[in-house]
Amino acid sequence: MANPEDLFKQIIAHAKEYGYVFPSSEIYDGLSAVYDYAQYGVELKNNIKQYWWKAMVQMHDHIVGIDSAIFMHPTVWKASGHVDAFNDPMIDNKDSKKRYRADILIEEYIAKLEDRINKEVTKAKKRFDPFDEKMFRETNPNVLRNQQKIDEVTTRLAELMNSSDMVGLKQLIEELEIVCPVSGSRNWTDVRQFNLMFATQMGSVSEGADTVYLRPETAQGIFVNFLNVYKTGRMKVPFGIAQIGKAFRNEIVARQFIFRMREFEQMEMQFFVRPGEELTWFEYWKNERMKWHQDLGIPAEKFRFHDHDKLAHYANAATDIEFEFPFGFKELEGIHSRTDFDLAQHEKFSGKKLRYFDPETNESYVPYVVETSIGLDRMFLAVLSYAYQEETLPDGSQRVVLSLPPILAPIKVAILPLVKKDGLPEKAREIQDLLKPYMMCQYDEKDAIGRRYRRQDAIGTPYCITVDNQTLEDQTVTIRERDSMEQIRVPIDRLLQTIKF
RNA sequence: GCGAAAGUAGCUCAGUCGGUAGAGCAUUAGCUUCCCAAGCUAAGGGUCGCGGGUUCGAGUCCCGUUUUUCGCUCCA
Repeated sequence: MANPEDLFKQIIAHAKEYGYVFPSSEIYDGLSAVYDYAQYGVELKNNIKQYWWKAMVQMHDHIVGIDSAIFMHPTVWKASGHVDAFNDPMIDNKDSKKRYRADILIEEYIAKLEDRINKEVTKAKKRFDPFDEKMFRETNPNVLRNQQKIDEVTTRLAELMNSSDMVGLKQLIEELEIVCPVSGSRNWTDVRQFNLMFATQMGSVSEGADTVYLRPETAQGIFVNFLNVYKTGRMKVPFGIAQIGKAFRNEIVARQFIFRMREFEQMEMQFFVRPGEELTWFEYWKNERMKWHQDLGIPAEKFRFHDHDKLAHYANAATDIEFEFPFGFKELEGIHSRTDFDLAQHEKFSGKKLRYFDPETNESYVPYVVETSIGLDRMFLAVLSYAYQEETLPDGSQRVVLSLPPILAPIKVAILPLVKKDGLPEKAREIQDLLKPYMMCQYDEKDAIGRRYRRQDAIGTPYCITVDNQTLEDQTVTIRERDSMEQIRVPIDRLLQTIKF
């Protein structure tokens, strides 16, 4: 078997060759880390969405869906913390090629000065007895000098960060003669700000036009609609709001095919619960979501939980469902207990009460939120890379087969006349017309039957219906199953009951 | 963003010393074929990633650039 790196390349090549994923704007040399879903890719993607939507919305009485706009009021992103959190000033050392956050380099410098003071104090402790530490700190010239420096640098850093003064940060780093911890050199690039949100202008006149952002996550569209959905949907806590939609992040490095793209699609559900019950629901959704993945028939050992040790400022529990991609276990879905952070922030910034009146407890409160958030493109890649198989058959011949879960397969059934004569094509077309309203069908009469089977294997079609001479006599056809390559003969009028996906 | 490698037909690749591009598969049309690709015939498809330079002449040498993969970095 090929090594993982080659396997991944083959999957990417297969995705392009068989019409699943194309590089964007390919005739213009492509656009970095942007991809288009092709004729089969879009079917697979839509099927994943449907499978998710059905599991989350249709199968849960207390979950409803929405589809909020990509553009949102700019204040949404101040409330959510994205405007601040996505504005890290970065600086590169030209010798070591290492990248650092400029503010952290300066903070580390401050920490060194503090170390120096502490050493001074420790030394003095040994020398004097009795030792008045407060007095020592207030009078020792070395300590005073360092403390003064700390205060000065801290103040300047705060000012520079507040005014987003990138030139000033660079100056400060040069002034303090901060060296790269790796190369030891002071050969720095300019400080640059990487805003992970894409910005654009709204309004026809640029004068006074507001900057709007392409949303970096879909969740906020749910939070700002919390009140509307709760009121108009007559929802009772606990309840959830689900959404599928595009999000955009201007990643510094976007790579690994469709795993990390600047434009991507999320399937999210925010579940609103009574405060204090969030961790119970967190466990519930962990299990539900893992079950959803495994219900597709993908083996359990391809998945694992990865609990976060370091929690984001808004979360009190968080875990990832990781999938074993060809390049290793990576995050596929996140389940976060987000507390009341988001709704509380939106209360603060909007001035509107985002509260739920609980008739059982006679209380009004800001609900806590448990989020499940899965990357649609990652799910696509997970399914595709799991399904891709190179097989050597008993007769020694090779085939490439996409063992997609039938429910997700782009084409459910191919209808093939065994030969292109004797009225078989006409009969096959009849069958196609019969099945077309119920599933994606494909008709193929070109080349030998074996080759047509292989073609369908390569795009992952689970069933091939073959029309032969016997069909004309007794109205039966054969159904050939993709993975086992086994055939059964069934009457045409029982096809719809027999083909299950 | 830095470093490394690569980019020739839809795919996999060849292309000698610098002399105006080739194979197999795939595609399309036809023939043959009653069940697991690679029988027959024919056709279509390439400004050799893009731009510049050297040269009488560049797929080939030089410079820049772009895309992809890998490593570093980043990932609320």
